[in-house]
Amino acid sequence: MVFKEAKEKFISTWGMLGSLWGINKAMAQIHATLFISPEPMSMEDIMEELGISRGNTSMNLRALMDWGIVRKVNVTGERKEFFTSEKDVTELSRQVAKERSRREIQPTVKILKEVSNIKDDGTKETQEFIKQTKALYDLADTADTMMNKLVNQEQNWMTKTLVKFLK
Amino acid sequence: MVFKEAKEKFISTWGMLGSLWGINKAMAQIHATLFISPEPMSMEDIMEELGISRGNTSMNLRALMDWGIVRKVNVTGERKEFFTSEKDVTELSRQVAKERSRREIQPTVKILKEVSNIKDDGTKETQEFIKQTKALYDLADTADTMMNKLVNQEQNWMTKTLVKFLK
DNA sequence: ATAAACTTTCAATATATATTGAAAGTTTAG
DNA sequence: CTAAACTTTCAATATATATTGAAAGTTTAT
Repeated sequence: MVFKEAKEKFISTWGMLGSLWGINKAMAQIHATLFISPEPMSMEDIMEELGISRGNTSMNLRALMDWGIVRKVNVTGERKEFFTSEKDVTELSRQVAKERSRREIQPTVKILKEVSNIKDDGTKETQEFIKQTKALYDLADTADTMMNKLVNQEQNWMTKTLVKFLK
Repeated sequence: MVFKEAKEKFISTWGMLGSLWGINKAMAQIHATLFISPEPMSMEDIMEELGISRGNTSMNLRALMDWGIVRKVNVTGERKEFFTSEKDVTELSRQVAKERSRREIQPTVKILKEVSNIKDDGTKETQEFIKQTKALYDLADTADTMMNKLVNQEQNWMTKTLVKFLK
């Protein structure tokens, strides 16, 4: 496999993967393109590279900036805007984990807490509902807390927790 | 909030969440319904509860069984099939993690490995491509390995790893 | 101030995905 | 064997989501 082929395969794979994770195809492909580009790219560059419209590019670049994984850079002597992506995979995964927690997990946890707090009227339906939604709440809340500790660069948290656990 | 209201909220939230995770709405809602039902349910029961068609119910029940989180049960004296979901949240999350690894992460890891192995022709585009896709490969592969260890009930793995790490 | 260079917005449209429902298929009871 | 009870399949259709492109908006240079 040669560069051009590998690049196309990478970009299209990343695009497919994105849609499995609530990120649309164009957004994921723009990210992939910037991620492997040694230089910042303009909107024109990206449109041309991926064969997508100006509007689409504009909207998805903004979404990527909202996710905190793409930013504008100034290129001296150029009027147009250039874009570059977070290049460090550790930082990238931190950012993605942080945003997913904020956008999806936390709102879910909140609703699970809310619905699991209904009054027990003694029927088996209500009792099962409370039991099961409480269990989900505990799971989601624990998972979210752990993820956030890891994400917030508290590199020692896991070590500390384990020392405590092993004592 | 009362039972009926809480139940609707839970089912619709679970449905929305599902679509963010590559599971369609009906599939997630059927799962939610079974997850909180104290008794196994028939296809009729589910169709009625969620107001969806027979075909939709049939296809999504099969998908849930493929995911290993719903199974058929026999109810004595009944001809039709009844369904029940995995009730234990730990087992549920194990199963989901296992399937996501198999369906999404492993195929991605394979492609990352493949594309990052192209020959270095010395251009800066190729060099950046190799560097970045290799970094993603390492990240994805490590994450997948860790997840699978946790998932395979190797409860001691983390402890062992950490003891080694702390020595 | 204004015109060129560039970016954003959003209604229209295209594309992808989910759902229906009726026909075909399967299983079971008698 | 066969008819009733039940389940699955899949072409047609509906719904949701993404994309376009041109008009409106913004910024910059002079």
